[in-house]
Amino acid sequence: MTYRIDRLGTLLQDASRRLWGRFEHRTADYGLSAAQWRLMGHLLREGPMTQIALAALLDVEPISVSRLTDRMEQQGWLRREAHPEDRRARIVVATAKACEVAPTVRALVDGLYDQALSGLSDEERRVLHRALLKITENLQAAEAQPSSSETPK
Amino acid sequence: MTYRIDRLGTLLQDASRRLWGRFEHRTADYGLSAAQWRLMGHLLREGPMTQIALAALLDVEPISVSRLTDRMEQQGWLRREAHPEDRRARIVVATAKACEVAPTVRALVDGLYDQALSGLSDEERRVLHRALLKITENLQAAEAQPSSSETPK
DNA sequence: TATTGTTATACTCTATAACTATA
DNA sequence: TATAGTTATAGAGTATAACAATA
Repeated sequence: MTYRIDRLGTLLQDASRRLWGRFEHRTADYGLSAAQWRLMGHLLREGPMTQIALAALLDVEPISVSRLTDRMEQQGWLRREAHPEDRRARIVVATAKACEVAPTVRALVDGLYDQALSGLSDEERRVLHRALLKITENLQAAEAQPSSSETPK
Repeated sequence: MTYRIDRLGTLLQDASRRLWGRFEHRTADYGLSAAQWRLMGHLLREGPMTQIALAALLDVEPISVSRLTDRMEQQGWLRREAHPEDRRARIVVATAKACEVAPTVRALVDGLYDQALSGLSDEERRVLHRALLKITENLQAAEAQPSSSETPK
């Protein structure tokens, strides 16, 4: 374990920003931002759910989901329906408009991933995949259990 | 090349956000944001340079550098000095305050990277490093030469 | 004419705090 | 008391457009 990746933070951010930048550039015609697509992706993948559930998946505060869904609902990408059992809660549902566009966007994303990963072998891709999951997992654990150099409340 | 990483965008963003989030959490006492540290990192690494040069390194618009350096200068992290040859331009220089804190922050970053990469072998780290560089490179090339599915001006 | 950097303005995303309605 | 969601407000980051000063 002597190999420390220099500027890991910059590398990760650059790759992420460029990928999302390309995505946003290509999907500009649809009128959804990257953050909104990210929410929509979870919604299409997991099905209708409450805003609290969405906030957990997106790892943001509920108020942020409130803001995102506000605009998306206005533009007809989703609806907020009453929860059948809990009158406080609302179920967020993707509209037909979203479901129609989804396959096109998914194909676009697939093409973008191919482009991004061009020149990397299957084995390298597997390692990359595993490494990214591991990093997130490690940092998640670090958040749950702060190190001694930090000051837990 | 049959292995396509599912949700590559989400994986990259999650890893990046968590890493920068941890970084910001640990450096909160210094009063610089993640974006400001990113700028400072380039400045310390490459030495004094114009705002245009910084904008190119950070891959943002000059106006964004203007905003960042405004606040950083007010807080005493850098100075904007006159360019000796070009009176339009200004050279951005890190102050002693920044240079003093730098080693501490660098050590903190190294520790954070160790934490993030924990459980990954040297070989896996090398592959990760190469893969991240390759992704950025691929997407950079894509920006320079848009695909047929896009509409170049 | 082109470049460096700014001001004015605006947008998105995100968050804290205080609140309503409901559980 | 706790939870789902909101309003009010604010901040960071980024951007376009118009402009100034200089090359």
